[in-house]
Amino acid sequence: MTKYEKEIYALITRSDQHMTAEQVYAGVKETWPGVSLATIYNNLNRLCEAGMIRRIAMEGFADRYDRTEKHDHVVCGKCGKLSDAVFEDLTDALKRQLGEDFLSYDLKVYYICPECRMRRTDVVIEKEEKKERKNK
Amino acid sequence: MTKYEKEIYALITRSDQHMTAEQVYAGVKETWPGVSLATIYNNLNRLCEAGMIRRIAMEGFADRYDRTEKHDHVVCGKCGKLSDAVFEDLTDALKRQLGEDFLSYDLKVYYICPECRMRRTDVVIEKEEKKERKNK
DNA sequence: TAATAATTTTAGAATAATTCTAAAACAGAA
DNA sequence: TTCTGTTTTAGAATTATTCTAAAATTATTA
Repeated sequence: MTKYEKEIYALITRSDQHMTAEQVYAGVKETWPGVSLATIYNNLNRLCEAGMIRRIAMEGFADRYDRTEKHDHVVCGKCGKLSDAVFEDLTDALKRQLGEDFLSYDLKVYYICPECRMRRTDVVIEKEEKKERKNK
Repeated sequence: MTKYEKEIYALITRSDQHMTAEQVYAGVKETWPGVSLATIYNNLNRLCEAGMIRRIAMEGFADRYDRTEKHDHVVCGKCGKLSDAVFEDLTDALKRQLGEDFLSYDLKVYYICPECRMRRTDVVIEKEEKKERKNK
């Protein structure tokens, strides 16, 4: 394991955020200010291929990198925020239904996060106000 | 519903492929050769927002668009090929575990597709041969 | 129907994320 | 050492997608 692999792996597994390549870049720069962004991508790709970390693709956002330890995610359909969640393990059920072994599975539950749920009313009100203003 | 919305919606729901924006573009051009790619994106976005179609983000590939009718996916971890699959519905179980309602969920099972499973041996052999050649 | 407003389309520029390239630096083995 | 393979680097290139502002189209109102 190279020094960058070690550092990046540590960063990603330590933090329970889901870091983008840019965030990893920022993190690594604190220790090695001269590191290049291409190196970050190289290492992220190598770690993914080695199965040490896991890439999460999200519609409309840059890819995120996550520890591989089994867990699921909830995603806000409004703001896109991604959070960890642990649901019942589906491995056996899926294996049975698929009729064969598989590598892994990815379960995302889309919901409206608490913050957006709060904000929601405001947004509606704002829209109404806009309409009213126009109708005058 | 505008003519493009109608056409794009039909294209996506009719085909059981998971089309990229480019593929949709190619499809729409058969009927309206003059259509612009920006229009494809505008319409895809509008259809997604309206909940008529569903966007699938895949690591390393352009977004794909799919019908919303409930179904799951299996994804080849080697070649990335995405196919439909229907697993037992998780709505109730997830609702119970989450303790609240949610919008939808997305379940992807990663495996090695039959084609790649076949190819796999070849690849290994190729690699071995390469090594041998080098060692001479 | 004419006038106005709102929505959609368009071409191309702009942006963002990621990969590619080819040279230089580095690490390990013989 | 020397050789070989791997990693890093900077910047160019690529890809997917969004943005922009004007033109075209569609819907609404008077």
